Amino acid sequence: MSAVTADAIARLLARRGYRLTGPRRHLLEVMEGMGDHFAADDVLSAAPEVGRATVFRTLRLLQELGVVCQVVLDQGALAYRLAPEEHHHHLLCVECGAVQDFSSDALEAVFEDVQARTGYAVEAHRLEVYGRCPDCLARDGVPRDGPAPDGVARVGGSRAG
Amino acid sequence: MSAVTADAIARLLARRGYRLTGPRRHLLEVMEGMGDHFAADDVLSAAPEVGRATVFRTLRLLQELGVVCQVVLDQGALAYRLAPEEHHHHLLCVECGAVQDFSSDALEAVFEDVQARTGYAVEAHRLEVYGRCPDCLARDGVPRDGPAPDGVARVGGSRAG
DNA sequence: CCCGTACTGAGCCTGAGTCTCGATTGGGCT
DNA sequence: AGCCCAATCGAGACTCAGGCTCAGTACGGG
Repeated sequence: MSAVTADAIARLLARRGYRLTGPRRHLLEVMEGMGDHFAADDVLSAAPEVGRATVFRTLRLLQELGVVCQVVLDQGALAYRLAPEEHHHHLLCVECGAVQDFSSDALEAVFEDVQARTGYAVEAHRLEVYGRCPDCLARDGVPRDGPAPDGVARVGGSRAG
Repeated sequence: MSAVTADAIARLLARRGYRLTGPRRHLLEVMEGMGDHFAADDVLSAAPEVGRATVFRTLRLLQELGVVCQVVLDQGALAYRLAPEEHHHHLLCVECGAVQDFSSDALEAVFEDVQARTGYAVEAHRLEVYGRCPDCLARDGVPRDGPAPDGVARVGGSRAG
């Protein structure tokens, strides 16, 4: 699951004057042992010997380094995920909660268009796609209109995105 | 700013068996009087005569109806915004915090691609784009490497999205 | 071996949002 | 015009995520 070895992370930290300490190493192991995404709370309870503040601090640090990334769940809650090296987006199954990555070159065109039309200098973005994974589709016998996440744009349609 | 009139909202509510009550009407006015986006807390303090629970309940209800939508700020915090009728995405200025909407047809192609490659049935999505608005760019004299939001993909690059 | 800096954990604090429950009200029906 | 009940309201306690402080610990270079 880990896209970055402990060694690489140690170097990443060192380059910025940080240290790869015991607690940090332990937290990384815990995160690798968790599923495709996890809440801060999951880490907290999976590593009770590490202090609360340390967990949050480490999570934030790893985020800065790009080792973990945030995932916006369908209801707007935040979760984390070990990040692959490359730039990517998230594809979430609204039924079983699975998360997987994907990337897309077509997105660049969208940003260029936006930039041209609005005059904004685009610097970053966040794209989360919600749907049903093949497994859930198979299990359910392909439903045509399941409950869609709230506050999130439906594909065909309406508002908000 | 409001894309939907009070009357239309009343009909929207009625159609689902809800009522357009005094507090709801008041909250809508307050929201229209606020900027391009607002936190739940802003509404709370701008409408002290309305109860806490009612504010949150109303916000949730309006979200269901599509009258307001969620905006994911660069750090992952949630804000709200009166939503235009059509499907849209958000463009946020990381400097002044301005939010504006945009839409893009090119995105559909991205979803089709994802669907074909992963087998997911895409149902919804969420796209937030972060950058600097023309005003801030002009004021700053076009800086080349400002602070970028955390935990969010940079355009050129690295990870997380 | 010493020292400074990075780091840690305990505990307290805040902010966001939820839940409960008795009181209130809107509005269709008569 | 008045009734009646479901929808709604507001106060306040509660939960949960996450941040902050601060005194103590642990590296790593000199």
